[in-house]
Amino acid sequence: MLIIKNIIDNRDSVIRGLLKKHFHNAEQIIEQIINTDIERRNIQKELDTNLAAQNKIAKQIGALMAQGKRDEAEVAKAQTSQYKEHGKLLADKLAEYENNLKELLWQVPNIPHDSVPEGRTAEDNRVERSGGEIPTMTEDALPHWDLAKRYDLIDFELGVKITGAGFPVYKGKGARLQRALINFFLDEARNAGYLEVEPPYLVNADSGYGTGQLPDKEGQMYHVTADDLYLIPTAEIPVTNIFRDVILQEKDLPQCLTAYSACFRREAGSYGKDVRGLNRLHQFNKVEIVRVDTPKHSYQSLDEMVFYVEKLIGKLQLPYRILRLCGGDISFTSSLTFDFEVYSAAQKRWLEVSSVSNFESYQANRLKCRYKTTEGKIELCHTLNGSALALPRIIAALLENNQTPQGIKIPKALVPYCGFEWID
RNA sequence: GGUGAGAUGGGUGAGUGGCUGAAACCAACAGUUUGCUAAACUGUCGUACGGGUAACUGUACCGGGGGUUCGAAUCCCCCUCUCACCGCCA
Repeated sequence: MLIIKNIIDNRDSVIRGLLKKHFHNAEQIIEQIINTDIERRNIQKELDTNLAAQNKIAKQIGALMAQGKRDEAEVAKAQTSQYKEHGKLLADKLAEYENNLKELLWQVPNIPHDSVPEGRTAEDNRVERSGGEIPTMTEDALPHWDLAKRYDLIDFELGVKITGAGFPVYKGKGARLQRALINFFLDEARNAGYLEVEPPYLVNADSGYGTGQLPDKEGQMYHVTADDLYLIPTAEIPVTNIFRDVILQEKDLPQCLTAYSACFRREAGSYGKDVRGLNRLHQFNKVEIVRVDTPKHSYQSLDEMVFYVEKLIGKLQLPYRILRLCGGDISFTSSLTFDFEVYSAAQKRWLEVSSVSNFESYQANRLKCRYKTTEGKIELCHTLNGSALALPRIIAALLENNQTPQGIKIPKALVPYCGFEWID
């Protein structure tokens, strides 16, 4: 969430930022937050004074008792009841205002970075740059779901029997390709300086709030009600929450982590060609990269992550483009996001395979992820993450773009990981 | 799942009602000494929210929540977690 002090100090630019994100009633809710905070401070002042008085009397009683002046102590005791009653009232009121403030702050999304383009929908995202070559396909080029069937790589119907739609079963070279990609991505990340971690796939509510999936996207996560845990929709949650309630040293930043995980998404409300084949699944594999950095350095970190993902896609020889998301399309918690799309030649459409974001201090403020500067001051960190990469759409594009009459050609970089050059 | 023991600052760990926001030690940081390293010595060393230009100062926090009391790390209740043993088990 936003830092209350920043809202007060930069009221107008905050409102402008929220409007760019198409957040309704921006001015109204910011007013409400500022007023609630003023009230909160007044109540706290009054309560602190009240408690200080109580503490003083309690100390006097202790001293009197020690001197054996019981009668005087009794007189002092009688004084306290008025303070206590009023104090209780104030404490309740303070808790109420703090709660109100917290709930208001939770509703407010992150402020977009200045470089985020104006716009409402995905149409308004700006293409930063693109790379790779879009292959020319023959008319009979098959979409990946047909290729998966022809070469017996993925069984969608079997997944339906075992679980339901969106839970495919990978088989043979399909399964091996998947495992190869995971290892390839993890090795690449490690070579780029990311520490590999293997996180839990279920997280508690605190973690969900920490990174902002709760309460905003509650309906998108599978909730294990018996134990009140959530299946992770991305490794971002467990990995970023490593830094919840942590104070790092400035010299230890940036922290760079990578993790493979299965990801689970309910995807309620999706339908049509978007969900065909591997395009949108309830369970899929992803390798994530996460960074925690200083505010001063976080945008350089973001650039490094974008550059890293770009190189990674390049090694797979897939045509791609990088989008700078517009105000209306950027996520609730993000300040600046670059989406990566690869071109899937038989479907003739761009598929999102990565999203790289700087959350600035928005997550860190919820997480209480801070660092001690070399001068000894404590500041909020900036958190960043990106997919590197999400597997299913990569597989879709690999299958479609590399199909030949002889079979599907595996890109060079992957051959050592797969152990085969062709799917035929 | 059962039984028992625990949960205190970066770490170890003292503390059973007022002198404890918290001993001591270790680590860390700064300094003195030193040809260098080491050692020794001195000092600093939790977080949050308030007030104050500042020096400074108020309040809260000893796993979480509630209670008793003028006063709680300390007593009571509930919860969570950790450890040990048993049971079950990849």
